[in-house]
Amino acid sequence: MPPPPPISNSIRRLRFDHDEMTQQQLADLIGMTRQTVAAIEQNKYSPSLEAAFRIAEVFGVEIGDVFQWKKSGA
Amino acid sequence: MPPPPPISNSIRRLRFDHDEMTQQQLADLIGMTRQTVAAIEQNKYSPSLEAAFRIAEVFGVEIGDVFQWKKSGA
DNA sequence: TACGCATGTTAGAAATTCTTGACATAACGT
DNA sequence: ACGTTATGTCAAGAATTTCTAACATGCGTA
Repeated sequence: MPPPPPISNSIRRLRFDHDEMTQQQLADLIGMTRQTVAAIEQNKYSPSLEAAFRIAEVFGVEIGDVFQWKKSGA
Repeated sequence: MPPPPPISNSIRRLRFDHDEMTQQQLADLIGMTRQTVAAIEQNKYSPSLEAAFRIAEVFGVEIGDVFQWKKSGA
């Protein structure tokens, strides 16, 4: 199991705000599997940049509105 | 060799605009190797979301200002 | 109860990103 | 000519993301 990435996300809320879109529906829209959407949503790992672009597009927002990055250093 | 990703970037220009920062300097700032920076800059592959966040932060811009995504569909 | 649906979770394999280490070229200054 | 710096490139492998294929829970409802 890899350590959780230092990136959190707002996918669950965004799905909810978009007519309670299911993980499956989101997965279909971005060409991913339901399991991968679930894993990303729960921060098991962070998506590829391409996947991040597609997700942001589905919700009509910027990548920064979907994913929040906690910068580590000082 | 994987197919080139549908994402282009402005890293070269951003480096130039930031006092002609070298690939090595950028690599050091984001904790990557020079070869990886070169490969990303030339669109050999697109970076991870985490790497994209770090690169954007170095230049003080949004991810969308560094990477441009050509959406495929209709 | 039984069914369907949304979600969580796992294991293994496949695909992609990233590193290390090396060698090559061009440009520059001495 | 020589050394240094910046960049391009390659191969092999490590690390990470994604897929497939299951099985499990809880919820709503007929």
